[in-house]
Amino acid sequence: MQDALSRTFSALADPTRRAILARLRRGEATVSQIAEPFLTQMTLPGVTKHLKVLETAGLVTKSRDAQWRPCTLNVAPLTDATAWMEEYRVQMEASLDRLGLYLKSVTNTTLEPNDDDAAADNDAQTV
Amino acid sequence: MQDALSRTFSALADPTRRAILARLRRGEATVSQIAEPFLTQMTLPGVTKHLKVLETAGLVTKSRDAQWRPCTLNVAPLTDATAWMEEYRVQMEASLDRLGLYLKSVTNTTLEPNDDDAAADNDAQTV
DNA sequence: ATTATACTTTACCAACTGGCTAATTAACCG
DNA sequence: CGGTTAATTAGCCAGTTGGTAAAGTATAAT
Repeated sequence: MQDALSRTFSALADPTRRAILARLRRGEATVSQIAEPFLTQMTLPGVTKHLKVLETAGLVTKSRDAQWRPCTLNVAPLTDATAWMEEYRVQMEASLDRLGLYLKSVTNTTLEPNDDDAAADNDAQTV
Repeated sequence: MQDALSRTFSALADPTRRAILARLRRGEATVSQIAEPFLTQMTLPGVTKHLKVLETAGLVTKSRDAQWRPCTLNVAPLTDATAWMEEYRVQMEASLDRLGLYLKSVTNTTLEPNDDDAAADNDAQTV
């Protein structure tokens, strides 16, 4: 199909799949346990399909226990994705610096962890 | 369409688009300048489409200068993606620890930056 | 043997993606 | 004005994605 990194990013590009990963972060779970919170919006085969995508991306490993399929999280592909992002870290920090300068110029406040003014404007698109 | 994070990951899930971002990391470039390295494998409208995806994901900003469209990198969406990944940092570190222990048990060697044995096995899928 | 549980597979569908060619828009140059 | 350069738009197409319902498989329980 495509390269591993593309498969990883592609697998992460869906809120349901990210929610499945978040669930598995709390520990192993069977397919039905994973599916349960989604069954109001989606059928079981739908969840199975999402799991398949995560599986082929190497993010989830499925094992067998009688008729159950316990799934576990496998973060190895995430380290590659993180490494890719890391290349842009310098620019991201510069971007955050610009945010800090901007906020300082607008609110006359520095960026402190629990500064409400800063937090409120944190999701501004461009700085 | 979908949420911002999904749009970001989706935009990153293509090697051509990642290459475009890498190009823009070196500085502003017009559409034809960006397209040039890809024209052996793809036409100009193809590149335009990829740029559109990056633009709607907020990763690229296009401005106007006569008939040229200078594009710049915008890393803001990457900080959100990085923040999402950060949630899995603990598991990633544990995974790397397991890699270290495994390598130690197999090669009787610790993980050193320039250890050839360790580097050669670094891309092993599961540890 | 039958039934129930857990899950997958198949077949179908609409929508999206990624590519193309050809046509169009917009700006500059002489 | 007419031509050239830069880029986008339109229309087409094949393949993928994300969902469904219905049928199938495998294991356990009675």
